[in-house]
Amino acid sequence: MTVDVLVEIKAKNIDKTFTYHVPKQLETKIKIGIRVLVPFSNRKLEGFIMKINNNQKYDYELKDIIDVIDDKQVLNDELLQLGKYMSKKTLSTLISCYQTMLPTALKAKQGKKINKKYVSYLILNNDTIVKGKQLEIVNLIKNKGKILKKEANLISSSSTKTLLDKQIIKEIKEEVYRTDYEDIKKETNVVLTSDQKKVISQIKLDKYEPYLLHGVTGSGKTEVYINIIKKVLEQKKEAIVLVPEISLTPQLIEIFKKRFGKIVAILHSALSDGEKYDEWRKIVNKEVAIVIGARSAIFAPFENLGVIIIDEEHSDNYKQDNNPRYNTIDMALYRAKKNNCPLILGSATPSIVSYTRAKNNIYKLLELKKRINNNPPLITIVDMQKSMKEGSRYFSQILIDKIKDRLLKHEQVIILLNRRGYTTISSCSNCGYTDKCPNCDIPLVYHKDTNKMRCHYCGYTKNKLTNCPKCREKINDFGYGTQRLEEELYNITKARIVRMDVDSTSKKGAHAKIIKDFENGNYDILLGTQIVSKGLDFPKVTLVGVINGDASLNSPDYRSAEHTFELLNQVSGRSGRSNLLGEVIIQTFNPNHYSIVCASNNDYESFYKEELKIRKLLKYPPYYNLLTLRISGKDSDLIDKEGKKIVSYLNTKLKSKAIILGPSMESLPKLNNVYRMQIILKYKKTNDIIEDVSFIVYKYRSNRNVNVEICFH
DNA sequence: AGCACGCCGACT
DNA sequence: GTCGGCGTGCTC
Repeated sequence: MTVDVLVEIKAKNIDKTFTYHVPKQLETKIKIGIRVLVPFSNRKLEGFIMKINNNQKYDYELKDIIDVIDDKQVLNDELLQLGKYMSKKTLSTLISCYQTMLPTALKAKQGKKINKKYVSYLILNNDTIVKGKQLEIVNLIKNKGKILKKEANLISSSSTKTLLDKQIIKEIKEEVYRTDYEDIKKETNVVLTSDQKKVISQIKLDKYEPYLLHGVTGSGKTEVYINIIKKVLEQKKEAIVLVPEISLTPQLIEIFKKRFGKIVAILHSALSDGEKYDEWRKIVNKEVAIVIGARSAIFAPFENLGVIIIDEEHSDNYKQDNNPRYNTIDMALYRAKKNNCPLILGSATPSIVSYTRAKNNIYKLLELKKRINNNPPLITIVDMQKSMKEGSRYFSQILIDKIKDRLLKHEQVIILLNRRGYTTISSCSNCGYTDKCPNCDIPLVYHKDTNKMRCHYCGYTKNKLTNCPKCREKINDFGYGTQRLEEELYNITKARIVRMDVDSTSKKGAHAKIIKDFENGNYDILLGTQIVSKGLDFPKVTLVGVINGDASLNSPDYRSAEHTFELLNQVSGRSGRSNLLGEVIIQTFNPNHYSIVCASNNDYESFYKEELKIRKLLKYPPYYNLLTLRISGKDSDLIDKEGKKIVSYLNTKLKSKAIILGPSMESLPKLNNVYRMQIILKYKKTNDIIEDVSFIVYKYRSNRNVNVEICFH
């Protein structure tokens, strides 16, 4: 017997199977999709079995497999196929696709051993007569059958040891899940609105069909999901629910645990490798039927999927930003088709591309146009140019008045400023020198809590400069972030403020604690970055203030207007979610920009129409497809030269089929000491360009100084 | 990815 | 003469 093995090295030129001979004593353990240990040149590697062969001849000598690692399949048939699809779709190596699909514990990677967790119990071994503490322990075991070793040690650890030594009792180990939580399921009777009922009735189970559920914030999309999942469970099928990492809040998790109890597995980045492994095993062992998680949960190894739900489908989090750059929606479409089940894409602000697909009947459009409380928030735009003239740098007078009003009424406020840190630029007003990151060449941000300058891309930190290293003049600080705003807000209001951003939520459980504390009314104001904009549900919040509403408009991305509309719409949705009327104040320097005006009218349709005009004019999606080739390397002259070479090659091959732009510096030209340039291709048909683009990637596959990555948008 | 092989420059 | 720089090629 021989097997074809895909080994753990993710270099393009090794991304093929190698054939090994299976020693007789291992033959019974061989299965497709398990990991094996194999000799490879002069080292040992792990790899996946892709194929089993019998009686085949080879014109080279085969090596023997060293060992078999798994007894159960790690990659089932569907995941094996999905990986191949992903590899083709992203032009990444097959092995890197399989690795990203699996939790760390199951990757083919040496030195990454993550073990199952065991708990020790004590049981009775023979009935010898004992006295005192020993008797107490023995009686407890007799009563309960088995007890935790911890329990016995609590009575007396020396007696426990004696009993064990005398073999009167015996220790047994049982496998446990690190993520074993209490069952908090409660029967809840939620009355559905007629809109919700209508949407639910339109979704057909047992049939492949992608749906786009466009429902305004607060329209009760979650309840639609829950009802569909209930139906799926009745059919003894399983459900995957995806949310962006940022909205995978304790609040959302609790809703699902309350409604479904123990059959829910949770997969998110805050879990340890061991915890992720345990959640994965619950799925494989068929102990759960629902997975709720961030993008990689799309790879949950269910075998009888009844529905896939992607909430906030417009979120950029669904595209992985390193290799393999897969789009979760592509993977979901593939799995839904294979499992012959519906895919539900939900959003209050669908991406322009998804909404266009719905208009073209590629997705079936479902709509929830009204809030459940039928009480949309009142949104006001404040022109900060005017406010600045009146002397308000941070908060306009109208926002201050409204905050004070809420404090008096004991209602709560959310303030959004999409920038963290204290001040955002430190530079010399004499010579213009700016304190920048040596690795990334972008301005460092001052953090007052740690009294350090920090790079928001690579994490580099250093002490603050007081004087310019060039001309010795004093360094001044410009711009402001959440830390500074918190101080200002406190000075004005003296309110109880809690700040929520990456800096205040990095410790495990900190995020959940802030949310819980705010929910319990321990704070009046929640101030933070976009982390406060999604998925949160606080009934007492009746005012949302957006400090720099146009911040995302200035980003050099063709989707900046889309992002601005999304953010404003999402955060507005946090206001007035129960029976109290909600208000929103948007402070901006661009009060007439269509993304801000449309957001203030909660008018998606108008925004969509405006945005389409611009996309058409500038030849962006959905009119054209877009891909970027990222050329990166440590030598900036070299990548510039190679970039130009690639462009001239593409021009000779694709002039009539694509618009080729570049090479140009990326918006972050230097990241972690690597220089980055990009070439942009706008094209109509992927088939027209894929061959020539693949050729470029293939050509540079083993170049050590120039790295070429491909990124589809 | 690693690691051996191999071909040129500067040193005890 | 040799030590060691890193370009190239190979891994069942």
